[in-house]
Amino acid sequence: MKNQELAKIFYEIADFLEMEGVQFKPYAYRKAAITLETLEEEVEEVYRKGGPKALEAIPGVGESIAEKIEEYLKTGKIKYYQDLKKKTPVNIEELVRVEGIGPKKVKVLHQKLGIRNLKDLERAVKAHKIAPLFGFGVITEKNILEGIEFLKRSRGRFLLGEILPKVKEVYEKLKSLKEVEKIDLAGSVRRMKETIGDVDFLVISRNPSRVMDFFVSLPGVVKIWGKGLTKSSVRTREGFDMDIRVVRKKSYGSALQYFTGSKEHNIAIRKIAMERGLKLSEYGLFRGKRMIARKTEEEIYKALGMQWIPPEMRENQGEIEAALEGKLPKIIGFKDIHGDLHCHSKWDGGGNSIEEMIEAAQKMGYQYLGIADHTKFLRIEHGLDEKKLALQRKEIDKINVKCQMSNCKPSTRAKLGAGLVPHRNEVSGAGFKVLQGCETNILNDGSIDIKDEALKKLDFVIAGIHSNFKMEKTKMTERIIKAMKNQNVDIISHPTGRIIKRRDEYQIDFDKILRVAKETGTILEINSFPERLDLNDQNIRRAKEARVKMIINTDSHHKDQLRFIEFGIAQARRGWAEKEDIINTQSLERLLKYFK
DNA sequence: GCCGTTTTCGGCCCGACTGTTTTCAGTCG
Repeated sequence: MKNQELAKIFYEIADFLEMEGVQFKPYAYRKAAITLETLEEEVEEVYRKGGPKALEAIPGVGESIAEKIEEYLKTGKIKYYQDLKKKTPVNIEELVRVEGIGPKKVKVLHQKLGIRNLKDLERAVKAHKIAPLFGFGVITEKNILEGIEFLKRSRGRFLLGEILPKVKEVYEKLKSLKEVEKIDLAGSVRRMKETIGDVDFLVISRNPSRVMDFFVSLPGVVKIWGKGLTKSSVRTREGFDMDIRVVRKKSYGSALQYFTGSKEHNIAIRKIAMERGLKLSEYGLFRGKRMIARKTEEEIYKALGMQWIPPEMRENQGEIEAALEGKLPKIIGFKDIHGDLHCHSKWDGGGNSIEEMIEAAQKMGYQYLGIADHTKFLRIEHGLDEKKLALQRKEIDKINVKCQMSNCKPSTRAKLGAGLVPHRNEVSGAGFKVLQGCETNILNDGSIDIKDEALKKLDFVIAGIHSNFKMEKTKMTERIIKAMKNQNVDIISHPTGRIIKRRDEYQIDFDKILRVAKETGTILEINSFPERLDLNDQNIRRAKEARVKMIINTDSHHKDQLRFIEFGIAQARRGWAEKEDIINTQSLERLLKYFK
């Protein structure tokens, strides 16, 4: 997990340098941070194998940053970073999370008012000390207050995507312990909620004391809240808490059901048990003193007269009624997904070439991949213009010919069959296909920033809002509707624009958007990026009910981000989406029919 | 500070929007 720690430090260094008005360096540090964040290999491992030279081979890492990584691995500190913090002792990472506040404003706030953290800032805002400052004003003061309120609402919760890698690491370590007979994740992590309060592990063990010793001494544990034989609780360096519970084998199912939640789901389930003269607790399902079920979750749900409910659906949002009637939807799973249509390449400044993205997609077992680079409005993302799109078309056509040829060779196919495409391409010998799309920008008036003639030549077109998020509701709705009515626009990316914990959805009439999406056959995206997950679970259900088609995409800017699909799928499951609701569960031929 | 089918040095980090300093700096994607 050194990768994440270093990334965080480099992001902060970038902010500090920006505060000082340093040019270009912040960009370099951020670039390095992004690569480290998504690097598959542990940076420690890279260093162990090849020393500083190997570090420098990481894109975005040169001599100087490699030295800093080395210093951190050896000493756990980076002097350069500590000096920066000493010079301006502010919690910059916390402060810039407030919308409208950047490094420059932090500097002024610190110099003039001695503000060091969010608490100081809140106090100053409430005392109206901000507005009179040079460069600030009444509106800014109000915006800052709103920004703080928003942050507070989401405080104490972590992005699932942020903590899942660490959680999986701990899970594997516990699992490998010989004293651990069985282990499961419970709580909101098992339900794959987009944000997580704390992490719960459930374990069967004959030697709880040994398990607990191991748990509280895991690397990265900074505080032990409590340690006993049935429950222990710790805080990690990343700031979230982890609980572990050792339960008896015979009541494992009821314990797992109980600790998975949600609370609302459990209350409703217990009520049903009560109505039938039963009692459900973490120790089992009882009639009087007689135990009826407790070993597995399936057993318990069955004894209550209902289908087993996938954890993602356990929110008391109608799933219990459906399960009682035996009418739970068959929600989608990873094996249903055949491709990802929102991927960026080096053409727009993404991390990998089209070929590298394909290779990664094939490893995921996909049949097709859509390259959808940004278009010209987004200059900083090196957006492509009509000319570049035409050039890219040529490259993609060439790659497709190559793909077809290599896939026809028996040796290659045998190799693919041997493991790379494990569970689904058996349907046909059809080769892997790359589709050319693009992610265009919906301008203020709802028009698209690329000419229609150029769009027509693409396999599909994504359109999204990347500017002017604070439009008034009817205007914003009209803006998106106009884009959906464009004959070339197939998909609307991240339709509500929210960034979890940072930015609310933009103001739109979602029902109206759904109606027009249905009319025009426009597909709404479920963006898998951990901070987006947009559409969210609720909106996915609304879209499903409106019979609007959706697509689960990753928006990958790097090949390692293709695995974010896990989060998009989880969100779709939480939104009850079935195979027929999601178009990238279809074969290539059928997929193409959904496009205008 | 990084990088090279545009270069081992000189580019990179643009453009819209917002709010305020009323001519432009800071923020955001």
